[in-house]
Amino acid sequence: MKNKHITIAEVAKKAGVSTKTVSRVINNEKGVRENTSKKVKKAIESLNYKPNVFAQSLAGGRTRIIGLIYDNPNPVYISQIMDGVLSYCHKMEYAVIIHPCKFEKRDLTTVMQGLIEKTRLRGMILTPPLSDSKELLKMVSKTGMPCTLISPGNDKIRSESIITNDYESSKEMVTHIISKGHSDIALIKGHPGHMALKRRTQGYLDAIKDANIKVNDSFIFQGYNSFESGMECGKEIMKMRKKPSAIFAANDEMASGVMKVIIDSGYEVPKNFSIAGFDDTPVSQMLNPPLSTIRQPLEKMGELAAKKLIAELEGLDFFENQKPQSKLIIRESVAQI
Amino acid sequence: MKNKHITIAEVAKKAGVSTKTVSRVINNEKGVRENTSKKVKKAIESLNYKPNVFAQSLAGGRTRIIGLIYDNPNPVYISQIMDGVLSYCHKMEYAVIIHPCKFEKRDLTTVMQGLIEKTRLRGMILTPPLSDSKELLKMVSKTGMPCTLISPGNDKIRSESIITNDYESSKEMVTHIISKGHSDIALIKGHPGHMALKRRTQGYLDAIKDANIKVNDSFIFQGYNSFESGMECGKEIMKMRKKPSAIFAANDEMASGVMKVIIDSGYEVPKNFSIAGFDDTPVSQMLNPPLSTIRQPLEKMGELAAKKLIAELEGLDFFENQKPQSKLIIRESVAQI
DNA sequence: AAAAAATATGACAGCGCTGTCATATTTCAA
DNA sequence: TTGAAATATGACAGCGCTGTCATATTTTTT
Repeated sequence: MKNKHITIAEVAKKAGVSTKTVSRVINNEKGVRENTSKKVKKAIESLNYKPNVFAQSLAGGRTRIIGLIYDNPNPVYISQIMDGVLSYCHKMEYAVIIHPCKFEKRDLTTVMQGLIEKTRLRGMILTPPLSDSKELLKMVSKTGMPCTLISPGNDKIRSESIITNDYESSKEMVTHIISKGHSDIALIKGHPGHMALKRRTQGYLDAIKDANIKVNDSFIFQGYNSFESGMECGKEIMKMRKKPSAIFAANDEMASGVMKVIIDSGYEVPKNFSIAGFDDTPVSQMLNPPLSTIRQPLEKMGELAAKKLIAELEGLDFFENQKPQSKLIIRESVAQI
Repeated sequence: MKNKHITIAEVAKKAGVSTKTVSRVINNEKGVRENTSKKVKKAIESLNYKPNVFAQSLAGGRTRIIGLIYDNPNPVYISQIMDGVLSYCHKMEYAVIIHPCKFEKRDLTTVMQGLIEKTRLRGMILTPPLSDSKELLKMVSKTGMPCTLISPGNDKIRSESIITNDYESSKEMVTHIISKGHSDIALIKGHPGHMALKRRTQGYLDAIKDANIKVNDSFIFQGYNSFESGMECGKEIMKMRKKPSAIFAANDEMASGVMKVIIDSGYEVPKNFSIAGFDDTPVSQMLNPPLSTIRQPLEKMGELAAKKLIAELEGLDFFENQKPQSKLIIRESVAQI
């Protein structure tokens, strides 16, 4: 079952040109006469020739591989990002190495370094919270490898990152809650290591301030992104004498956690407590009541990340004037007070 | 920033042997004296040499790449399978090409053929429902490419597939429901194209029969795996004069769908209706009440699929006596009648 | 101890492509 | 029309490795 592949030489012969000319056509190099190019393309077509990427990489000294690295336990988040990345890379004939860090025990930086050397990737895409790891970022930049960051917390590296308007949408959501008559609004913050989630905190703070409500620190809880940590916060809220009337969690998991505790405690949502989440994970529509939340354009962000990275690799320009917009999904978990 | 890599020649020189001998050591070929091997390994270590996979592939005529192909909208399912596949492949130094089919419009078989030719993968792993596509399977087997199937519906191809005991667990779940005093148990079947879900149907049927309950065809509904289709079925159930007291859905999404309809209709779960799902997706614990469901060892299955495939590629034996076991997760959605 | 068999090692071509640089062809200016 | 400049094409080496086969070394047999 030895698969005999067509080689560039056979194409060259059929087209009556040199292999180098065929190579030029394949790589869209300039300096090939229209006419010649057409002949070559016809030969390629008729022989169903596919360049051998290994030979290309070996001879050319550079690969068409990028890495998508993540360390995020949320499969829904990653899979959407991944869809965007893969679909663009597929179109551009780039291969993607997917690398979840979860199966690494050793020092992340060391492992990543090994990965870079071994697989010889040309560039990489880092998702949160990796996009916030100073250490990792420093190592990567030392290797000089192009790298695109998705939703890093630090705006200073904005030039090489893809961000969305989560500050604005977060603020918008809190404003929406306020517009429903709430003024005692709790916040469940995200994992402190995920800087991106800090922007959500800021959105909350600013919305409150803009409404001339005094920020009440005892209404701000530290969550850790998980359902369980949402439950923890929920329990604390249930213990308060003066409880908030609405709770905004920095992601849907935590929102579900508090919702569960609230219901288990005998209250109703949204009658006694309004709740809002962030991310629009599938769970949010399945909950009872369905959760008002914010949908991020994750797939688009993945696509942009890939586009930006590949543009850099190929020395192309990357124009993308409109930043991908998150949007409010209003369901039934926030009620008029 | 030209990354100068160590080559096999440098290692050979340092170790005082020929490049071929180094090659032998790298590939664990036999016929290298212990002593020589040690020298070479030391040289490799000290130079931090990493073989160039492109040169290896080109010279050796075969790659270390497998494809993981899916066409499954459920990110949680895929991500767990993927974790297993990636972690094993990573260990074995195989690269994995992840290929979601969703962005293909053209004929799947044609596209897959293109993928195979272009990327030159050595083998592939197909997840459901792809693992049931006769057409695709025929094409793949014609190319002679090794291929491992995850949860195919057809047992005849068991030899090249990884399956779990979903028939048994499904039966077990229904038996559990029966033990709670239910005898009017509805089934929401999975998408007809997903053969694996048919085994779940069979488990339901056999459990009913074993309990000497008459199978009531009007209690069997055709779902399509989605939350929405669960809702559809739920609505139909709500319209029945004689309603079932329990509902078993072939996956959690559909279970959530019927649960939502039930609650929206003013009933309570599990007081008025007991519900069970299948898959133990994250949503099942967030629901109110938390859903009794079945957890499949997806990560393990992914790992086994990779192991089996690579064993075949390398001409190794694949022994795995214990088939990965699904298990019942009993929560609160099924009540004593 | 010499010959035969078994084992270890090396020399070298070549996998399929691209980079470099030389050469051929076309275009343009005078 | 001619020569110079610009453009198109080709010859060929070599990317880093492995396969093949020849040769060297060790082990076993007589």
